[in-house]
Amino acid sequence: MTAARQKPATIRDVARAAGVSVGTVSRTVNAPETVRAATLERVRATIAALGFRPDARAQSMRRRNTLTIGFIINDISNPLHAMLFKAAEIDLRERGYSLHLVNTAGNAKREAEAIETMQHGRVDGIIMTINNEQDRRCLDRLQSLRVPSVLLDREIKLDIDAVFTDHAAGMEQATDYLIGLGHRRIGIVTFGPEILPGRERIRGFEQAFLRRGLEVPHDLIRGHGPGADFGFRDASALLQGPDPPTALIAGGNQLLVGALRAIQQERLDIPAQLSVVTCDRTDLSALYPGPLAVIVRDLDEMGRTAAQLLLERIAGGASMPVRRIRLPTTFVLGRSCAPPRASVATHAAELTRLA
Amino acid sequence: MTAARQKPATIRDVARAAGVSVGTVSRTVNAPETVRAATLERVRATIAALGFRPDARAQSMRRRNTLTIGFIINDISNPLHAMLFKAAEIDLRERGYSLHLVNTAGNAKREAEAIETMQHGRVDGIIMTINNEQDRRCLDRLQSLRVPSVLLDREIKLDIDAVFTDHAAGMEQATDYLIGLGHRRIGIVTFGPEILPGRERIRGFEQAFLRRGLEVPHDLIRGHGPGADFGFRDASALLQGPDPPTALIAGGNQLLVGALRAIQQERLDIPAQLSVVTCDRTDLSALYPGPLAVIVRDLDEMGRTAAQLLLERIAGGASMPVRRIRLPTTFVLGRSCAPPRASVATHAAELTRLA
DNA sequence: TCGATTTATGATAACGTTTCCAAAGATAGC
DNA sequence: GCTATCTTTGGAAACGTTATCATAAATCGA
Repeated sequence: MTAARQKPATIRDVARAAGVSVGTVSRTVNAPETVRAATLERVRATIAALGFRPDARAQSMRRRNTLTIGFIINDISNPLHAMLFKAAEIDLRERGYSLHLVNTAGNAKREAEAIETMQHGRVDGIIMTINNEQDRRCLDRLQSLRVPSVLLDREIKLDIDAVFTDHAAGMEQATDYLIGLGHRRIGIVTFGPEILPGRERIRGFEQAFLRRGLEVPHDLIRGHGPGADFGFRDASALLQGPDPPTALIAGGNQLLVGALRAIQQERLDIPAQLSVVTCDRTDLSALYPGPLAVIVRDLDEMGRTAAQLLLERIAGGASMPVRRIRLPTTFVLGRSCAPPRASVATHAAELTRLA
Repeated sequence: MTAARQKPATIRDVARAAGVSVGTVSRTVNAPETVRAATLERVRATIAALGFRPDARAQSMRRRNTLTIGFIINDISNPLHAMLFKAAEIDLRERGYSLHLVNTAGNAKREAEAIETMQHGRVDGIIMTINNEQDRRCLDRLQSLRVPSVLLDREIKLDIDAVFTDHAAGMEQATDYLIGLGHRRIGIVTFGPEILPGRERIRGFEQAFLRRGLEVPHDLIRGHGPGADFGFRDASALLQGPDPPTALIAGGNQLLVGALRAIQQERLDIPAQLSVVTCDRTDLSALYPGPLAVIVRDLDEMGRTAAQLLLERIAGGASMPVRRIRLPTTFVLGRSCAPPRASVATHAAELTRLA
């Protein structure tokens, strides 16, 4: 850093030094089989000597691509989101792409800006999770999208490829399991209905009750944004309510953090006093206070699928039909679920009454 | 996606449609004060009508910059790393930059490749955490760096700006606290000595003993890479040893995950049977089994500082002196530390013997 | 060895901007 | 109304590549 950085050699410098035309240098790099062996060697030597590497800007300009993919995400410090990024990156790098990452913090303005900036010669495609599906700015940008794109876990009434999780089915399975254990007062804290995972999880939750002909405990459904604070507030409210739940589902890994804080505060023992189910594996769900029951999705596959869809779209062009891929979940039992005490009590009471 | 995307309007299209020269359109966008009001209005209307936006590639090529910063990191799904990214991104975006993210997984080849690819017209600067300081490929690339760069938490014998944490001081403080509680058998699992945080943490750990004139428990120091598995293996080994530690320091947040798994397996109660100190706040350290004592660093400040250094370097050029900024840590007491049982027992035994 | 073919190379025009310079237009002073 | 000055514009040359096309060189068959 003390020495002044000399400016990089251009293709013209190489051509001059090797005594060939720029075209030959270009071919040496991009189509060596069309260059005579002797020339090839000489030019390659010169390239090495001058430390020449083609300028990416000039290349993209001429080739009309950028070898860059935009990745727009809500919160990269959420390890689940990061997993998606990593999975997509591996596949995309293999094909020569680098990734541009924008962290929007769920902010509609930033989302709109990110889409906007990426439009004009910055990326060849976009993988994104848009949190403000109904925000005009975002929608407008999406509508006039000039770049192949894939939506992650979002469903927008526009012709955009998407890959998402079958949150509803996963949630229904978990809820049904709790019902099977005897729980009726089951609470859920999850995202708001304005984003797909929130909507779907609540739908799956309700479905489980309906299919069994039971009444849905509407008073125990809380759907406000992601974030640990929502989790804490909503879980606290539920646990302190007049008729508190005997089981709690945290539909979101940050919500789990808040929910566990609330459970800790109420000094409830898992699973003796409260059964807990969570979505997505995290360090916390694996360890506290022992593995929790969890609705697992394969984020690696999701990231890879998104990359795949995008690559196909880039290759196939706009005329290809829109694809929407739905990935399944698995329910993994931990040590956080048990039959409800209350139900045992009630059951005993009923028996007594009958006797 | 059903309709074919029409190709974007160029500055020439706008010029033709507005009946002016391309120069005037360019000035309308970049230096409106030099354009007559009437012309300005007409050109702006045309720009809006055609949906023109300058092509980023052509701009960068002409302006000789990219408004892009490269961010090379070990593991973006580590929330601490992600925090650095987010902090840096906020400051950089304000100045018009977007970020290119490469996740290297600590792989030397990928690190070298990432640095290499970013060299030629892809980014205006790089913020990076290089894990293979001594790998020739990486060093070579770093040595011939053509782009302003800042190292995060790494110290390389090259003239590169850097910002790092005073890991040694933080660790010394925490270790000293445990010693003060009466612990002598203190174990530590952290990174290897080949990366700065590993070296420094071990140094601080030893320092704490030395300053008190105590012998360093060398047999309880474990420094192998990051990653939960190392944490589990090393912590297990320590806890199952012939003379196990009464306190354990996890020097790395992923190491903590593994260490806690080991502690859970040994059925040790925190802090009754084992005191625990960890580095960096995470969801896990905050909740399990109650807040853990933690050596905290301000990652937000670190990310911001890196961005600041980089911006100054980009503006100031290579002739500016190299800066190395060291940030302090804070030790936050949780509920995971207590005097050692053994020491009480030993103490009692000694008293008995004396009597 | 000579034309017919194939292969390798050079010259040049893009790609879409910005920026310089000169020319044209507007404005002001008298 | 005319020159001198200041603004506003147009034209054209970069920026560093790739790709097309024509030409030059090498190869081949007879």
